[in-house]
Amino acid sequence: MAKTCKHDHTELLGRVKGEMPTDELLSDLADLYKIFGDSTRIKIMYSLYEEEMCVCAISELLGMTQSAISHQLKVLKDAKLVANRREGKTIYYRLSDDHVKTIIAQGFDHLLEEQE
Amino acid sequence: MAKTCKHDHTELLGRVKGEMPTDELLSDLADLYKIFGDSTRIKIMYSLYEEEMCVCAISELLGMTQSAISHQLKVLKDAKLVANRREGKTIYYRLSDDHVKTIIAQGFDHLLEEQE
DNA sequence: TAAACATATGAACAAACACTCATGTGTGTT
DNA sequence: AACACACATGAGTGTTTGTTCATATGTTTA
Repeated sequence: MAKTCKHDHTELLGRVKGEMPTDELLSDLADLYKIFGDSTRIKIMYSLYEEEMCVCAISELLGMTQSAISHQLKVLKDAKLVANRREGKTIYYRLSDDHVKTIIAQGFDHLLEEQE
Repeated sequence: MAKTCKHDHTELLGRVKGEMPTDELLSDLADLYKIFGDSTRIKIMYSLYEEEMCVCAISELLGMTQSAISHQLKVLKDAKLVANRREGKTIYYRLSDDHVKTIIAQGFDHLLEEQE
């Protein structure tokens, strides 16, 4: 995109560009947060905060179809935010990482502090 | 949604429900992360990480139209993630909160740790 | 006051996305 | 082997969303 104003930003842009991570890393970051940016997925992750659960338990807890939950679990698993194990016919999901908890907690901090 | 399986989850669901925040709070959390879930907005926030910038500087830095940047700045401002001040014809934006930095940093931690 | 400049904003459009429905896969039971 | 159960998955659909284009708003300068 060409310049859209008459300002001279060369100095500023040089400085800021030096500090910026690559486009790819910033896109990966956006993709990560995109996954947290859906209430169904947030609820699923929060459900697994303390203990593992099977798919039907999650769908019963959230009042949503098993299919909808499975689709979202796939998204979460592809992003390696949850992991699962099979026990007979049942598949149990769990958070794959303590980072997930940290990220959720961080978001809550921001929300709660804002309310004052 | 009715039960979709034959398991008895009453005990588990009772426990987990007790720990879950309200739907509204979880939706707010998702909405917050949704804003971080776009690479343009992430880049804007990262641009403002160290110092304030005017709209045209951001659009030049990111190689995007002024209009696109302005639209995203509005989203960020509505969410109170950035603030601005006017100086003549120019409007300077800045991060409104150190939480933004913390959240971005947290995400990077997760990404970088994952790569090993 | 008219023109130039920096930014904001509404409408339109294409792409991304979350859910539903139907069906497929893998496991245990009879 | 046939069936039931728990879950996964592909296609289809309505909604959300990010960008563009045209234009409006607010500020400075001539």
